[in-house]
Amino acid sequence: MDDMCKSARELRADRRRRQVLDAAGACFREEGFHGASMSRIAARADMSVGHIYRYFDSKDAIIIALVQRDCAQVEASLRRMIASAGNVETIITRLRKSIPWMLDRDRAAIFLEIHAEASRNPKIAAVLAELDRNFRGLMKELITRARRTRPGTPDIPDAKMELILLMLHGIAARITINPDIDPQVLMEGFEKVALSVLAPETLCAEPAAPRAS
Amino acid sequence: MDDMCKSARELRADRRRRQVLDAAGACFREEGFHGASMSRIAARADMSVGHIYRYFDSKDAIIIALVQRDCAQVEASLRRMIASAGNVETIITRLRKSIPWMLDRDRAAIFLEIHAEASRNPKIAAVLAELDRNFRGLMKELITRARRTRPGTPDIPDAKMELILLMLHGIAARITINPDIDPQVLMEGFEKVALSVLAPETLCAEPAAPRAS
Amino acid sequence: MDDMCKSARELRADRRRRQVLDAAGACFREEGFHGASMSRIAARADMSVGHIYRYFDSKDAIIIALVQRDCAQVEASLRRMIASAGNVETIITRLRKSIPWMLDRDRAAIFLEIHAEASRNPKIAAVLAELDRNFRGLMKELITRARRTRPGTPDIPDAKMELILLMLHGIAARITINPDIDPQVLMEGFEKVALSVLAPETLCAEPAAPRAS
Amino acid sequence: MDDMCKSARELRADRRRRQVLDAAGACFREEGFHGASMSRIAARADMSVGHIYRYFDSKDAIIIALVQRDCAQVEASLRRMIASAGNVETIITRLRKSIPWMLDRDRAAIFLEIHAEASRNPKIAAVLAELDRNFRGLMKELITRARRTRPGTPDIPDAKMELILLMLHGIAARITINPDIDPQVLMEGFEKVALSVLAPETLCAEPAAPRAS
DNA sequence: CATGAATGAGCTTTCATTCAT
DNA sequence: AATGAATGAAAGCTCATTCAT
Repeated sequence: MDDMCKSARELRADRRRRQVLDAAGACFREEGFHGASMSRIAARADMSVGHIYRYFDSKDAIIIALVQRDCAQVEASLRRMIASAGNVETIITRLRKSIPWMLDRDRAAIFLEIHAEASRNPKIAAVLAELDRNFRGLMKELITRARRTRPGTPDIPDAKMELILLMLHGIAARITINPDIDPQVLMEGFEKVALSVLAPETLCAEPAAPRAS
Repeated sequence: MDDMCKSARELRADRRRRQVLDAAGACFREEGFHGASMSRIAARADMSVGHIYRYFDSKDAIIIALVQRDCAQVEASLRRMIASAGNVETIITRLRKSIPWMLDRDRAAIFLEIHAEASRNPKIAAVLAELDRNFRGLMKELITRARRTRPGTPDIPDAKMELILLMLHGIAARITINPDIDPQVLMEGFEKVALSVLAPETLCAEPAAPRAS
Repeated sequence: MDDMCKSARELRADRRRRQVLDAAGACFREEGFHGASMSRIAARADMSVGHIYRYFDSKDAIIIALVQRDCAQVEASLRRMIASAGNVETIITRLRKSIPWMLDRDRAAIFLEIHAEASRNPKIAAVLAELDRNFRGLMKELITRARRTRPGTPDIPDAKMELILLMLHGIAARITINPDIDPQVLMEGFEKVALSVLAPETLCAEPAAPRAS
Repeated sequence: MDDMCKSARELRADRRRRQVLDAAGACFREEGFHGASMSRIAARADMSVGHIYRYFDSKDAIIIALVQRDCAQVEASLRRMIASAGNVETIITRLRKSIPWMLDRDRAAIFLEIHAEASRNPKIAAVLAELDRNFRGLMKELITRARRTRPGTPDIPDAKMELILLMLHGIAARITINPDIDPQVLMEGFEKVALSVLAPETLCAEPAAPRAS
């Protein structure tokens, strides 16, 4: 967006930062935050150790930046998803698509790593909390929009939104222990919960039947 | 149970092991598996570093023993729960009780730490996988029993059981990010899913209404 | 010898000491002085670690005692050998017998270990030096005796005796590197040197021929 | 030789490696392989502990590199010795020169340490075995050359060559115990054996007389 | 901009030794 | 006489971080 007003030097620096974050991401996935060493990250980023410190103050700063980038990506895709979706059903169908994304074991590993770290590192917890807030905000926005097309749609309390996040995030722990998990069953279960949260009135009218194949 | 036939020395050794595991648990919670150091664990256990190695072969062995102990406790409470429960509804009510247990932030922290570690350490993954198997076994036992009191209760595929685990385990990630989570809403959502998994026929007959208050 | 005036307790203590030294010898052979640990020695001696310290002040004391015992055994067998030997040729034949003894790789290993240690530990060096002195003394005694049966036998300077020790001790290093060493060739070479040292006049008369088979 | 095409960095690294090996050599001599600690080696090399690990993978690797370097030096001097020597007598005279070299107590100490270690560490044993092979190879080369100047010189079996090595290596053990050893006597004895091994026909003709003074 | 040599604190682990029982 | 629980110093090794080039 504001890449336009960036000088060549800044763009180069951005590329460097990306390089580091990519390498760090790969290392963290394989060895965890503490198992990964700066020298291994540097090697993977085709950079010298010392040079990394031009772009990041510390190893911790890399972790935080990585989490921020991941969150930004998730948020962006969420925003896109919602922007193009007209009604609740479409949203749910799309949210369902994030289930296979979460079922990737590498992703699950780093998800767990990040959340474990968040329980100790308040900065990371803050980044994740913001992502949460944004998720809820976007959802509210969606509901407001849906209300215009279908008046009578009720407000959805934050607490109920938790159920959706709960099911998505639970996947990370589950896939780590049981790689033979059945995505289909997961999706159906998720859909039922999502529907009852986002469109409780629909649930009663048409009892979950036709969509869940 | 067989503590009776143990010599005083063995009891003392057991106490020592427990001491180490307790201290390690506390340290791991605060600093993570890799952040915690043997010397800090030793200090917390009121023991010398070297002495810990009389009871555990390595730091890794401590982690594994700790996970095993936790799993054994979970399994025992599960077993008690099921032993005393006559029908599906009671079971679900009791499973619901484990939600507040999981909502403890310290517990959640170590849960995430363990699962993050499991994605790299196959031994830990194996311990957790066994707990999973046991959980499913106990659930099957319950259903069999319920079938006698209410003929026609269908078999529950493992894949569906995943939904219950998913919701319980998801809590660990959620409470870490959002401490203000509403337990009540969580319980209701969990109950709905649990019912639809364990007693699908009930769900249709009486539409989730009276219990979820 | 003076075992007779020892009480039952003293005999028991002697047995204990022997037990420790045997175990220590085995451990040292396999792992070296520094590689062997007191607890492993204790296990091998069917004793508790602490109890070993009733009989030996320290690990170092065990090493020294072991070296002393080995030296005493060597000396005793040397004394026996010489006592029963009438003339120089018989002595040489018997000395030759110690070559296969030295060719045992375990023995060589501990021999090297001891001598390496002696270069740092003066106490061990002293024990070995005494063995040396005794060896030379016994040899002198022999020559004196031989002179009576064959007048004209010259005195053998200490310096020349070194050559015999040199060849015996060199074996330890050689067998360690080349296990395929030919004992026969060794013995012949040794005999030639030994003869030229102990009975130089013989060497000229009968040119090494008949004995070397 | 190929030092010319080395960059300044490589030369610096070489110097560093040498520094470490020199320091390690000194420490090993004084305290033995296992008595010497990395931190003491580092201090002696004017380096930090961690930095040593840039150049050597482990303490064991240092030991091996040190042994290799020593062996290479020995081999080089051997090669030089043989290259410039025309006949067997000259060779023997030169081999004799290595006796005072071996009579250095520090050298003897490390020689024993290395051989003691070799009996447990196959990698070190392999390095020493190679040196042995090279020694024999060079000797064979010499004999072949000598045969041209003096036809009829017979082949020398490896087994006989052992006698020469035996006497040289035996020195290490001897000088450790008896520092007052007489080099002159040693040399004469060595010469006699060497002659009988390398030039048996000479031995008979001129009875060892003129050279051994 | 970029390197990687250099540091030293801190890690897990082992050990000889002591001492209450 | 005998045990082995307990200690704590020191081992080998790795790491995040700095800085001269």
